[in-house]
Amino acid sequence: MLSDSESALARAVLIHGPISRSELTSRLGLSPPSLTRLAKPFLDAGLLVELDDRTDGSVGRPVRPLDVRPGLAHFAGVKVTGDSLHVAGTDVRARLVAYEERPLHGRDPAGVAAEIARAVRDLGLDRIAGVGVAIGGAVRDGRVVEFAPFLDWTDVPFAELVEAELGVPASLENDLVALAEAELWFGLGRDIPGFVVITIGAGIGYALVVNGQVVHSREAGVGLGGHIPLSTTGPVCHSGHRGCAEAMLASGSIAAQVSAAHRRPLDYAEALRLAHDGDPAASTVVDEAATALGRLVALSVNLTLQPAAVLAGEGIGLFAVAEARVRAAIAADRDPRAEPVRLYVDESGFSAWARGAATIAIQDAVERIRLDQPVQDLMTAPAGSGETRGATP
Amino acid sequence: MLSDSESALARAVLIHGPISRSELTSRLGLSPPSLTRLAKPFLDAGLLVELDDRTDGSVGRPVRPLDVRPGLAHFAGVKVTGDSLHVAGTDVRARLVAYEERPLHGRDPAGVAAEIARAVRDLGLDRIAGVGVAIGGAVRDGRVVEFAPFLDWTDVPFAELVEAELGVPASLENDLVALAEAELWFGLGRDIPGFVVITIGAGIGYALVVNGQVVHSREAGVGLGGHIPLSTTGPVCHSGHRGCAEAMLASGSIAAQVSAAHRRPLDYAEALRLAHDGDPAASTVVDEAATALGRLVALSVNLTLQPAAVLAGEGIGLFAVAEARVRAAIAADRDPRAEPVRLYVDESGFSAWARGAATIAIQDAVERIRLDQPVQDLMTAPAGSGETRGATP
DNA sequence: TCTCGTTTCTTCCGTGTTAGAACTAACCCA
DNA sequence: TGGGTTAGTTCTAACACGGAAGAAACGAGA
Repeated sequence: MLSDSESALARAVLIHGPISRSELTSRLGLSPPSLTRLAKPFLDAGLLVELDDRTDGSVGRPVRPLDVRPGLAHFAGVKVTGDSLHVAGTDVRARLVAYEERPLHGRDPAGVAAEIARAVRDLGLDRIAGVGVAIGGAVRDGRVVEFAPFLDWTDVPFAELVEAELGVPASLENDLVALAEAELWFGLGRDIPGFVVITIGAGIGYALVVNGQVVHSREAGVGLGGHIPLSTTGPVCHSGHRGCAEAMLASGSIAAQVSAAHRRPLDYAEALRLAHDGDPAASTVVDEAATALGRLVALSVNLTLQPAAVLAGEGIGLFAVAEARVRAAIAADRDPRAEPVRLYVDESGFSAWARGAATIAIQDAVERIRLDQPVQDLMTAPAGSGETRGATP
Repeated sequence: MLSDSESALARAVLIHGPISRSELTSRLGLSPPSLTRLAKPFLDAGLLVELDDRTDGSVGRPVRPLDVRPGLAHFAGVKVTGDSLHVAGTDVRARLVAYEERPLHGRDPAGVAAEIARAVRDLGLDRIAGVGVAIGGAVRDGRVVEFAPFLDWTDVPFAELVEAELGVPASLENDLVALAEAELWFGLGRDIPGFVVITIGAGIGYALVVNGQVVHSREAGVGLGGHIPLSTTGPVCHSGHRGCAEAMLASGSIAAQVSAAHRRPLDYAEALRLAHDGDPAASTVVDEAATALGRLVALSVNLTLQPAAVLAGEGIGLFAVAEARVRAAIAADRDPRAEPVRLYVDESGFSAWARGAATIAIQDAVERIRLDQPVQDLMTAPAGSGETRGATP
C-alpha cells in the first residue's frame, strides 16, 4: 500500500500526463527533495519512466518529465444493462483501444459473469490489469450489488464472480458514479474541482462532483435525478410524473412523441434528424426537450453551487441538434450575476459508460500498487479481500 | 500554527465536548501514544482540561475526558442587514450567552464598524477572543466584502475596520456560509457529513455541506437558491419570477398575499397565526408556501444527493404551522426507494444568523492558537494580515 | 570557447510526527 | 488481595519531510 504522497504522485502523473518534478512540487505541495525521493521507487519498479524532453528553447536545465511507462497495462470496462454488455478495452488513461457491444443472453449472475469474461477475452488485449464493471443500481464496497432493478439482483457478490471467471481483479461501481469518476480523473475534472454530470439516453442519469470528490451517497444508485419536474405540460413518465426529466428527455419518450405526431413508428435518431431538418412536429418535441434539459442543468448547478456541467450518454445527440435552446433555457434560470455555466459535452455516447467502468478498474489498480514488487505483479496480484473502494461510510 | 493533527484534536474536542483520548483515537485515526503527545501541550497551555469523570460502573481504568477549559473565552457574532445589527455573545461552542438586535443608523463602512464595536461592547462580556461578521453578499478571504447589495458596498476591507474599532480579531463571511458552518460544527453536522441548509425569512437562503465541508463557491454569495421555480401559479417576485422560492416563501410575500385577501395590512406573524387558527385565505397562502418549501427541500436533496436538510431563519415559524404539508410535499417529490429526508429545524430564528457569525470567529480563533504562548494570547493576539479564511481557491 | 546565469534536480542531514511494544494507572469483581 | 479490564504513558525506532547546499544541463553573451 502506498503512502498518501505516493498515491498523490501516482495519480498526478496518471492524470496530468508527462509532468516534470518541478511542476509536481506545486501541484502536490511537496518540496523538490521529496519528489526525487518519491519518484525513484516508481522508476525502479518500472511503473514510471523519465522522458528526455529535449530543450524547448527556454534557459536553464531541461525538465525530465515523468510519465507512466508506455504499454504498462490495459484495462477493461464493462457496462451491464438489462439486455446488453458494452465492453471497452483501454490504456492506463482510460483511452479506448477496443470497444464492443453485445447482447446479454441471461440475467443470472454467474451467467452474466461468464459472458463478461468471454467478451473481455474476445477484445484480444494482453496485459489486462483489471476489469471494472458498471451497473445501474446500488453497489456496496465496490464488491457487491445491493440491488439492480434492471437485472433483478439483490445482494449479489458480483466482483467475486467476475474475478473467478476472468482471473483478474474486478471492481464494481454504480454506473453514474463510474462515469463521474471518469470525468473527474480523465475528463473535465482534471481542471475543475466540482461539476454535475447529467446523462441522457434510455433513462436520465445524474451524478455530482464536489471539492474534487465524487459524491458516493447511497442516493446515487437510486436515480433521483431522473424524475425532477421540468415541465407542467409535458408527457407522463412510467412512474406517473408529468413533465419529469425522464418524460421530457429519455430517448424512448422523445421517439414516442414524434412517432405519435407522425402516426408511424420512429426511433430516437430519426426523431432528431427530423427535428434537425425542420420537421415541425419533431422540432416542437425536441425544442421542449432541449428546454427541459436546460432547466435541469440550471436547477442542478444552482442547487449544487457548482458552475459546470458535463453532458453525456447515448442520447447526447439531442444537444447538438438544439444547443441554442439548451443554453437559452440555462440562461433563463440563472442569475445574471452568477458566473455562466461551463458546459462540457462528452460526445462518445454509449462507450462513455464502459470507459467509466474502466476508470474504476484503473483507480483500484493504483491502490493495489506495490513498489517492492516487480512490475508484473500489478497484473497478477491476487484480488485481495481487503479492497477498499467505497468502504468509507 | 498548529499541525494538522493538532488542529484535528482541537476541533474534535471543541465539537464533541468532553471526549476521552481513547475515543479520539478512533475519531482522528491516531494511535494512543499520539494522543498523549498531542494533548499535553493543550493541557499545559491551559486551553484544555482533563475532567475526572468518576466511574460510570464499567470495568477498567476510568476515562479522563478532555474538554475545553470552562470560561476560556467568549466570542461575538454580528449579522449585518441593510438596516439592523443582530449581535450575539457566545461561549467557545457558539452557545448564546447574550443577544441583542439594534437598528443600523447608516451604511458607510466606517460607521457600521463603529456601531458594531459599540454593540459588541454593550454586550458586557469579558474575554472576547474574536468577533465574526456575517453579511449578505460575496466575501473574499474572510477579510473583504466584494459586494453587498443590501449595503451598497463594493470591495470594502471590512474586517480591518472592525478590528481597528474593537481591538479584537475580526472574521468576515457570507451569512449563509456562516450559518452552514455553525450547523456543521455545532449543529446537525456533528453527526452527518452532508446536508443542505435552507433559510426562510425576508429572503430565501441556501447553502450546502458535502463530505463534511461547506461549499465555499462564489455562487454562495449570489443567492441562487432564492429563485428556484416552485409553482406555476404563485405570485411574482421582485425579479419577475412567477412562483419562485422568494415569491412563495419570503415573509413579505406571504404577508402581502394574506393582506390582499383580507384587505388590510397584516404582518408575517399575523398571517401565520390566522392560518394556524383556520382562516381560509391565510391557510391557502400558507399551505401553498408549505408545499413550495417541501418542493424546494426535495429538489435540493435530490440534486445534491444529501438526504438531510436544516431549516432555519427568522421565518421558520411557517414550518411549525404547516409541517404536515411540508413533509407531504417532500415525500411526493422523493423516490420511495430513497431513504427518507432527515429534517432538522433550527427554531432559534434570527439569532441563528448571529450564531453563525460567531462560529466563524471561533473557527478562526482555533487557527490562531499558539501552543508556545500563554493562554491569554488567544485573546490578545494581533489580528494578523496572514488570515487564511477563504484563501484557498 | 569559456564563463555566467538560470532552472531542474539531487544529496545530505536535522526535525518532527507517528505508531509498536512494553509498561503503568486505576478501576471492578470475586 | 489479587486477577481482569480498560485507559493512558514512556521509550524508541522508523520515516516522511523540507532546508541548505550542491550538481547537472542547458542558453547567452563576452
